Amino acid sequence: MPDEWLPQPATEDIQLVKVLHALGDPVRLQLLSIYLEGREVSCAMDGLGLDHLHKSTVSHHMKVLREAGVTATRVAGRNRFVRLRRDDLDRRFPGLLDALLKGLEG
Amino acid sequence: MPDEWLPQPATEDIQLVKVLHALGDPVRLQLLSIYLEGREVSCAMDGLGLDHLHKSTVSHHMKVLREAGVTATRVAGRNRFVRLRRDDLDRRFPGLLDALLKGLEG
DNA sequence: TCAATCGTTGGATACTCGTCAAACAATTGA
DNA sequence: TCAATTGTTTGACGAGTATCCAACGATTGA
Repeated sequence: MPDEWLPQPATEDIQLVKVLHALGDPVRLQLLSIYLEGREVSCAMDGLGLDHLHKSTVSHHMKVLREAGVTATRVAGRNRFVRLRRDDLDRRFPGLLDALLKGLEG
Repeated sequence: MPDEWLPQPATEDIQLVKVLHALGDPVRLQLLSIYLEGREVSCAMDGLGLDHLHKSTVSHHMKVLREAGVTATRVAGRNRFVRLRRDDLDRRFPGLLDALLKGLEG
C-alpha cells in the first residue's frame, strides 16, 4: 500500500504572496525553522517549542503551510509526517529558503 | 535644511517575521516590486497600478512597510519619497531581496 | 472487541487587518 | 492671502484569523 498524501498545490501554482503570508506568523515561522533541519516531523511531537498551543491550533497552522505550498504531508496510519518541499521551493523561488535559513539563525 | 526622515526601526531591530508579514499582502508586494526597480517613489504617483485604492489605503500600506523596516521615507515638502532599505536588508538577511526579486519576475 | 492515540473539524470568541470616507495638517503656487 | 495639493489620521465596517474547546473519525495496540 503506497503512502497517501494530503492535497497540496502543484509546484508551478505556488504563489509568492501566499508563501510570504504563511511565513509571516511567529508560530509558522518556528515550524519552518524545525522543518529546515530536515527532519520529518509528526504533529504531536514534543520539544517543538509549541507546548503552549492547543493541538488543533498547531494543526491549523500546519494546514496553512501545506496549502501555501511550503510543506508536504504524508499520511501513515494515525500519524502525519510533514516535510519541507525544498526542491519545489528552490525551483520556484531560488535562494529564498537559503536566505530564510540564514535569517532564522541570526 | 537637511532632509527629514520618518521614524523607522534600526537595522539590527528589523525582524524577519515582521518583514514576511509585511510582504505577505498583494498590494505591499506590488509596492516592493516597484521599489526594487530602484526608483524613489512618491505616494501619489500614477502608473503604480494602485489606482483602484484610496489614497489613505496606500498610505497605510506604506506605513506597514516602513515600520517593518523594509522602506525608508524622506520628507520633502508635501512629498514623501520612499525607497527600499536595500543595504540594511542585505546586511540583515543576505540573499532575501535577491530571491524575492527573482520570484517576482517569474 | 475496546480503550487509547493522533489529528481534523466545527463552533465560539476576541483580535487583527484591509478598505473607504471624512477631516485634518502642512506645504506650495497663484 | 488663499485655494489647491499631498499625505496622514481617525473612525467605521466587514472580512479574515488565531486560539481554545468539544466532538468526531480513523487507527492502533492490548
